[in-house]
Amino acid sequence: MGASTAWIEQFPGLQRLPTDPLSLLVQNSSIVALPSGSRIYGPGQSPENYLLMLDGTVRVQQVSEGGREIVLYRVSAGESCALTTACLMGYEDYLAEAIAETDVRAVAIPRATFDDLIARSPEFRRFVFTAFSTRVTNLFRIIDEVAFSRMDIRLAHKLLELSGGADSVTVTQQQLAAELGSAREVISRILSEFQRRGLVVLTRGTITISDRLGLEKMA
Amino acid sequence: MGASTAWIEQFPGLQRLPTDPLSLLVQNSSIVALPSGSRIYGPGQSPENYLLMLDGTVRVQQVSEGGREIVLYRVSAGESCALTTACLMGYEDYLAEAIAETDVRAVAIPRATFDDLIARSPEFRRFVFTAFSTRVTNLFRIIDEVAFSRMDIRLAHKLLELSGGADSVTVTQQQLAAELGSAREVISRILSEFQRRGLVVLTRGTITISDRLGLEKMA
DNA sequence: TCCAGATCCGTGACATAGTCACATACGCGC
DNA sequence: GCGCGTATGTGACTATGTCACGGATCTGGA
Repeated sequence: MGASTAWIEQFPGLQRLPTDPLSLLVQNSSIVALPSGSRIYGPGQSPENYLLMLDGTVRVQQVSEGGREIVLYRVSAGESCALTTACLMGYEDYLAEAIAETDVRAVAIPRATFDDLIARSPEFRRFVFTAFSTRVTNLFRIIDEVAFSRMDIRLAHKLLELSGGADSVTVTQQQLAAELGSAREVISRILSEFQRRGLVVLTRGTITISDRLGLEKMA
Repeated sequence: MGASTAWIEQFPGLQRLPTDPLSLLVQNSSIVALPSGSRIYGPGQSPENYLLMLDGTVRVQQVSEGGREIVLYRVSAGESCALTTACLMGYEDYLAEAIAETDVRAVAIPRATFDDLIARSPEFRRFVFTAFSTRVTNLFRIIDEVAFSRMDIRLAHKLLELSGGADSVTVTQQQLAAELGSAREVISRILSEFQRRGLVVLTRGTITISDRLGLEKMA
């Protein structure tokens, strides 16, 4: 059980908590650390804590029988794991899995405390539900893209997203395929075409964006 | 504002509500009726009520720019509209739209009352969150199917689901395409192949299942 | 340094799915 | 029975996914 409230500052939605629920939160939660690569939740595991991410990122993805993968969303510092929330709240199990992409630190709030906070604090409700709503909205977008969008457009999007403004992205084509729920060969061909058109330069393990404007126009 | 509590019996999860939140719920909610075909929510409309379905079914779907559609889920009698819930709770707008497939009666609970109930009643929380969890789980399944499943398998599934045990389904191929987020021509070809294999018999506007076992084996 | 294994990438051949354009068939109202 | 609107069938082409390779690049020792 932690006593420091310093981490609260990373969560704007929690700043306005009155002292009563705030102390409840601080007293009953603990800070956990997980190494990069650990599996935080997976099929059949019922999550026992509501997590607030302090550091690092967690990737939530689904894996098909055939071994193909698709990334559903990421949870970064300052966010909460809404999928966990869903399952905590509904007391159901996961279908997807959550993997730490980096070393991770998070605040873990046990079920009972979570429920208590929901009951007592309108601010906490709002914080949780807003996060939830954002995730669901995002799931809708993913369904829309997977069902109706061309792969080259989606790939262009993803490259721009992953680059975050930098001029090169360190990622394998296999990883890109997993991001988009596609196959490596497909990504390879589309990237080759991008390169032919002068949009990117390909090297083993990294993609350099040589015409950001062109990529953006496509997306 | 209704006073009758009779409708409560349609919702097993609400039966154990203590009298305090129960009377709050009954006093502040109203029963609404909507004709078949009405659009209950759509992009840009912020829902103002949490709905509990008494009669009929509502289809929640997404429409792409190109006009293609995909059904996300249905809300039937005895269930609540979780998408509405998400947006109510998070105070965000819809991306998808909800259409009454039949005449519909529902209990409408205003935002403020909803929030109040969440705060006061562990049973109500559990009811809402369980419903929510079920929907999210289903969205995951849809993403998995759209991204990784063969269309013939999905179509076989859908036919069995829509038949509900009956030996024929009244649905156009265009409607089936919208269910699955595919194109009519694709559905037409797969159904022709099903017919060639003796699984179904096709007539204008209806599909008769002639080999249910065969369909199930495929799915 | 050089080799061996692991990983990453490219590609041809084919299967499945979506798009476009049009033809045809069916059912209902007159 | 005749139109007319809707539903369905089909060919040709493009886009995406699968399978089976082979070649390229990296990395860690011998």
